[in-house]
Amino acid sequence: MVRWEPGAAGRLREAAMALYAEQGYDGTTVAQIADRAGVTARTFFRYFADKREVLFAGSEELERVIADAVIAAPAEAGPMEAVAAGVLAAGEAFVGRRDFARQRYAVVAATPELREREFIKMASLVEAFRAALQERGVAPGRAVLAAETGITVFRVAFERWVEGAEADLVVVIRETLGELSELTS
Amino acid sequence: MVRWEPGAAGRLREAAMALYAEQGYDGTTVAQIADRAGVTARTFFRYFADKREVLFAGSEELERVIADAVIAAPAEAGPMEAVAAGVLAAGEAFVGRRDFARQRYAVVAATPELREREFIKMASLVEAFRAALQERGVAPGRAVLAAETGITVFRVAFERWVEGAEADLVVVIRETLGELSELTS
DNA sequence: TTCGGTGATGTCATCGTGTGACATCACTGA
DNA sequence: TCAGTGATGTCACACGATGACATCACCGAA
Repeated sequence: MVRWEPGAAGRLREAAMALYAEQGYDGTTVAQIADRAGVTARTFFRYFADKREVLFAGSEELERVIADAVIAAPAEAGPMEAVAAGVLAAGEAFVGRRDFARQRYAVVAATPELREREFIKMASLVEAFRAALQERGVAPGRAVLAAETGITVFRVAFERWVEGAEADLVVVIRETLGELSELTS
Repeated sequence: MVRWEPGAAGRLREAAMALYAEQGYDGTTVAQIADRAGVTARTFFRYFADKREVLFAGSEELERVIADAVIAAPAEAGPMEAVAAGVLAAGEAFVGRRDFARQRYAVVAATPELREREFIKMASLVEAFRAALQERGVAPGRAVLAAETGITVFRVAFERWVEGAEADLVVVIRETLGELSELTS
């Protein structure tokens, strides 16, 4: 007889998503999430630093994707081309996951506390972006601006993708990049 | 004899800033802030929704400043000129307040929870920006992108100003705007 | 002057979040 | 067989946040 079912982290994630969607974030307690996952509240906090993090754990993966793409961009590419490469690579990570992204987006958008966490995760993406750009030799100040701009494009495109009809995030990102260069020219 | 000293909100703000700087945000309890301000913890929560908000209350003012400037921009100005007008107006609101801005920036930057709140305040600025741009007749999608870009410039410029030698935020904003148009051209 | 209303504050009780300390128990390898 | 390991449970507790109710200086009307 097993003492506990494996995969507690995954069960907690699913339970949290479901409960946040059903009852709202504020209306859900950690104890409820833990119950549904078949563990105690104490165990919840062993896997996730706080009640928000259960929806955001794993976002470091995206940092890696972006950094890799930026570094792998052709040597002759300018800063903005490298940024585009990073943003597009991030977009590719969401292929076939629009339904999931929509559900998650709805939950996050409905709760200021979750939006806050989302923003700080984006700041981590900016940092990964910036470091990768500097590794390419982009000057520090310029790298910050380029990284911030890249993530801004990603956020705008992501929102359009989730709310719009186009199924491919990469397409929306391309449109948004084009629109930005029009806007600032 | 007065039952209580007036200006509780201001005293709470000052006490919080001082304690967060001295002991860190996590190391400070609401009870300590309230004590120093000469009130009870319950009163703290009557003025501020939570322990973070005490550093951020009043940021609606900046929303107004931005919106007014965007709307007041010349009718013939394009979206990006209107954005520039908004960002520059926001910059002017900080004339002569660099020392204060630096201290506050240091406190916020040191604590993830406070950075989260800062980000969501920036999102409010984006929203104010967007609404003002749409009022000028900028198309919705374009307005979102322009507003996001404007606040990105503001954030980057603000950080450079706080960390750098240039005393005038407006100058730094002008530089940053120029750099952005170079970058995306 | 008196008296009822008002508003800022205090007091008390309570719930939820988050964490440290320690106990438990299946599993593993020597 | 047995000591160690790791995931979990149990317990206690501090702090954040909120609702309900009490208090009391002040102000205006009768």
